[in-house]
Amino acid sequence: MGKGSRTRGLGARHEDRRRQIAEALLAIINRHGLDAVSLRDVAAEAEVSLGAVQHYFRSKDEMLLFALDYISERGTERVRQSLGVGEQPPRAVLRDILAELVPTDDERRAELRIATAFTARALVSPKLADHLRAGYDALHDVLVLLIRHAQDAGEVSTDLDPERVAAALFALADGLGTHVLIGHGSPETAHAVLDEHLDRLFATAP
Amino acid sequence: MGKGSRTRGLGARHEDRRRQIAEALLAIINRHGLDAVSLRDVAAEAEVSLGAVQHYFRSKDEMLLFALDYISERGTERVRQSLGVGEQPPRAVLRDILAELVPTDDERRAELRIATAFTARALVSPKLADHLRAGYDALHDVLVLLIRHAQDAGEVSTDLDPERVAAALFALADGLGTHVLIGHGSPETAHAVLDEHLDRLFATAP
DNA sequence: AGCAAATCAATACAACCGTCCGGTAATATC
DNA sequence: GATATTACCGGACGGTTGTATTGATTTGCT
Repeated sequence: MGKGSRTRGLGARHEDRRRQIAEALLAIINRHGLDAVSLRDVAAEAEVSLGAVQHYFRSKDEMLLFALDYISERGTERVRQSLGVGEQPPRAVLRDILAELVPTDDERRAELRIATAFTARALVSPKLADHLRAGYDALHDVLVLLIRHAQDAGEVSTDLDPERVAAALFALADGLGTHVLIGHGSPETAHAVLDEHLDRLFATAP
Repeated sequence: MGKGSRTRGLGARHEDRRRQIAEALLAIINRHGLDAVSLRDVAAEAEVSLGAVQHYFRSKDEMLLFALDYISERGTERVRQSLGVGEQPPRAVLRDILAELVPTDDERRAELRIATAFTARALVSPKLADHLRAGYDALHDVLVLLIRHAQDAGEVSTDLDPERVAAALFALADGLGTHVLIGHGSPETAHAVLDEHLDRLFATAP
C-alpha cells in the first residue's frame, strides 16, 4: 500500500493538502485563465508559502496535471451519482448529464471555463491531452451505455448506432456549452436545442 | 481617406506588413499555443526585429486583437466564396460550411487550433470576447439564411425555427471539431454524424 | 531519547517578459 | 532644401517567472 493512502501519521494529510492547493489553482484559472497562473499566485490563494507548494508539487506541470485529474474526477463522480440514484429512466439521466455541459449556475460555469482552458492547453501539451482524453472517453462510454439501456427498454430505435448517437449528443452539448460560455446564445436556447434533440431521439422507437 | 489605404509612398505597405507579422504570430499560436507567444518569438518568426514589431503594433494586446480579426476575416471570406460560386443547392453549401469546422487537412486543423486558443483566452479577456463573438454571430446569420433558403425551396420543413436549427448545427459542428482536434473521435465519424443530421433535417420536408 | 522523514519558510538566481527610448536612415511634403 | 513623417534598430529597464537550495521545525516510529 502506498504512502498516499496513509490515514495516520506523517503524510496522512498529503493528498488532502494537494487537493487544497489544486483548488486554489482552479480558482485562479477560473478568474484569470490558465496562462495567468503563477506558483506564487497559487500559494497566495491557498494561503500557504511558495515553499509549501513546491513541497507538494515538484513542478508546475505536475501541479497542472494533478489539477486536471482532480476536476475530472469530480466530474465523473457527479455523473456516477446521476446514474446511481433511484430508478430514473434513461432519458432523464441522459438529460441530466448533458445539461451539465451547458452552464447555468456559477459553479457549472466555473467548471466549464476551467475545462475550456485545459482543452486549449491540451492542444500543445500531449501529456495534458492524454489525461483530458481519458475523461472524454469515460463520459462517452457512459453515454453509450445509457443509449443502449434506452434501446433495451424500447425507448430508442435499435436502428441507431449507440456510438454514433453518443458522439453526436456529446458534441452537441459540448458545442452548446462553449457557445453559451462565450456569450453566443443563451442557456435557455441551448437547453431547448438539447431537449429538442432528445425528443427526436426518443421518438424513433420502436 | 485614411492612411491605411495609401497605395504609394511611405505607409503604403503598412497593412501588408501588419498582416505578415500577424501570420507569424498565428504560426506560433498553432505550434506552441497562445500563451507561449512572446514578441521576440514573433519577430524571429517574421524575420524582422523586435523594434519592427513594436513599430507596427503598439502593444501585444493590439497585435493579438488584430490577428484575431485577421483570421476571422479569412474565415468569413472563405464562407463568402462557398456562398457565391455557381448555383449550388443550400444543402451542399451548408455542408461545406459546417465541414470547415471539422478538421481534415492540416490547414483547417491549424485554423481550428488557433480558434480554440483564442476562445480560451476570450473567457478572460472581454475585448477579445467581443471580437470573437462578432465572428460567431456572422457565421450564425449565414446559417440561418441558408436554412431559410432551404425552407423556401421546400427542402426543409417550415415547422422548424431557422434560428434553432442554425444554433444546433453550429454547436454540433463546433463540438465535433473540438473533439476531433483533441483526438477524441475520428474526422470520419464526425463527418458521418454531420451528414446524418443533415439527412434528418432535409428529410422533414412535406 | 533519538533518528528519519515530512513540512514549510526564506532566499537566491538565471531567464525571460513587455515596454520604453534614443538614434538613424529613407521618403514625402512644402 | 528644410521639415515632418515613416520605418526600423538595439539597448536598457523594472518586473515576474519557475526552480533550486538551504535551513528550521514538527511529527511519527522504534
